[in-house]
Amino acid sequence: MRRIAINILQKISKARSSLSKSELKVADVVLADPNTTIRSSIASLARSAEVSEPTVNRFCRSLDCSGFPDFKLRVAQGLANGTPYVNSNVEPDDSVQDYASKIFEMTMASLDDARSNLDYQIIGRAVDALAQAKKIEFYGLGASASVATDAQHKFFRLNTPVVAYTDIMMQRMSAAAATRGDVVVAISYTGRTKATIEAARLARDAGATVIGITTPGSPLAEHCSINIGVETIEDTDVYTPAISRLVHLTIIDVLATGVTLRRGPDFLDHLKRVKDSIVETRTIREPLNTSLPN
Amino acid sequence: MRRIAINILQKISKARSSLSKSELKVADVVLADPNTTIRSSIASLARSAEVSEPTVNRFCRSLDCSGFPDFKLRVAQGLANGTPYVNSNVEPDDSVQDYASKIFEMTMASLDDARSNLDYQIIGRAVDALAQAKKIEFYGLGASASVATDAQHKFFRLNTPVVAYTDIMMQRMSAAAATRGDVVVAISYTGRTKATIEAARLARDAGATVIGITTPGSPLAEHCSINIGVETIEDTDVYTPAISRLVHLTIIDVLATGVTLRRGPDFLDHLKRVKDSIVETRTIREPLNTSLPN
DNA sequence: CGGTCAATGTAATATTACTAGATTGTTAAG
DNA sequence: CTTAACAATCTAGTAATATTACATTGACCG
Repeated sequence: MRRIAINILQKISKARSSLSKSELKVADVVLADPNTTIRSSIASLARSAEVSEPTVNRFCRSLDCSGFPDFKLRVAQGLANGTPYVNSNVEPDDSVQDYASKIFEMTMASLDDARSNLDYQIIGRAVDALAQAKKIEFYGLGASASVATDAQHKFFRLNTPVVAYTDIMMQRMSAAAATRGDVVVAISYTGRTKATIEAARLARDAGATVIGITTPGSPLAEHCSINIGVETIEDTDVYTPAISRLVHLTIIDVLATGVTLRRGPDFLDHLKRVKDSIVETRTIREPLNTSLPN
Repeated sequence: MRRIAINILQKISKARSSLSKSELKVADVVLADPNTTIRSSIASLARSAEVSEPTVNRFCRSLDCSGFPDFKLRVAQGLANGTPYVNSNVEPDDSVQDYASKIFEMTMASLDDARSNLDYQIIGRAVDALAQAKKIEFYGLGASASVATDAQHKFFRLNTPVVAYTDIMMQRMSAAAATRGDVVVAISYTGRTKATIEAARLARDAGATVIGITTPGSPLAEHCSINIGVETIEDTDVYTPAISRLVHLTIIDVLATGVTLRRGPDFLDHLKRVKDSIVETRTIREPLNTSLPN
């Protein structure tokens, strides 16, 4: 289990107790409006906090910054994702705005974290396998069931037989019947769901290539030919939702895109036809594949 | 249709053609190593680019920055999300690393965009309705089917009867049979899928509260009692996957969290029981609800 | 060939951040 | 209640950095 990188604003609020009276004034001004802070000079920040300039400077140093400009830079980076939520856990008395922002922020942080820890070589191998598959199957249970369903929907366009199984029996039956050239993608948050592990083992024994999207080092990961590891970020508290499935979905997007690219430019015609086929289900006929927005 | 905020580094590379010879030198130095740029003074950047300081300053101004410090700030923000992908569309000859990073980045950008455009008051009303519902139903077709399924899974823990319907017939039948106090959540990317609109209308006529998660101003939005608007970011190119479903899922997380908070602290016991119930399906028994990681 | 304008550089100035030393406030011993 | 000792904070001066105004260069066109 890993922690995601902490934001300087979180650091400030954690450090609050160890700050002196004047430094606290600075901290509060910064936390109250970081967006203004990053555009002010040390002089104007000192004025807002009603302290002297050197105090502001000392405050920055106490946060391991080399000085005020460095501090501004770090705040700016912490702010990049938009509003700064200092305490990112959802608290019982949060307002709608509070918890909504926190959830969005945690989701973005998880994606960022996953992105920087992905093994692209493994992704490449997974794409290779999927691109050559005779048949693709996605297995997922519980929260991962909807990920599997979504994957089916995405891969459907790729002109390879694809199906998602979200119940144990179908997974086992299909896994046992797999043959060389088939690819099974087993999706699990923990990697410890017995049924999924068992299905992966069966599929592999039957000769299929098994791609895992799960926690590295987990039992499921060990039964896969290729495992796309996604470190689980801890369930820090009761209210914060499990976010890993969004990371899984994004990985599905990456895989589907990878396979599409392998298909080459001629394949775009096929994609266009699939897309056009649903136009009839809409209320107002939309322009067919105009690439320019209006 | 809106565009998501553009990264300054993308802006630089787009502006390259309209830059003068010396400004181009600056642009190249910045793009080559933005991480160094944000920590340098205007003097050292000028030296690296072999131009004079005012040229650097003019370069910054031509990018709508108020000056060099402002420019550094923006680069820092653009960099905060990780690797600076100058062109965020997936291109046919992208490497795995390239398209994977781009997809993650676009996903994060969409979430950020959605977050800053959410109407929290409407979210609050939706949470109110859901918290008081006698029964909750999620409707989704196509790509939104898996969102509906996921929502069912999340709301299941909340002790209110909940179900997801992902086929037209069941949606219609259930919608027609709805009564006052029931809440129907209709999920659609475009808001123009006839079947979903029709189901929403039926449910509303039958007295249910209909919450939409769809494009504002769309036909579906108009048939909803409450619509949580999610602006669609255009499908900029063929290879880039449709990302809106991730935004929808995150909104589901927000709604579920909101309802949980309404239930109050006593409800946590219930959540614990639901969570513990799945322990038996795992290979290795995990510690029951230890909140401290090891 | 000379005038005009855009691009760039030089040098002076303004702004901003940092440092050293002075001052104030706070604590605890006498 | 006083005062030594120390920490916290400020004042004022200095260094670093960015910006401006103006000068120079070079390219283009009559």
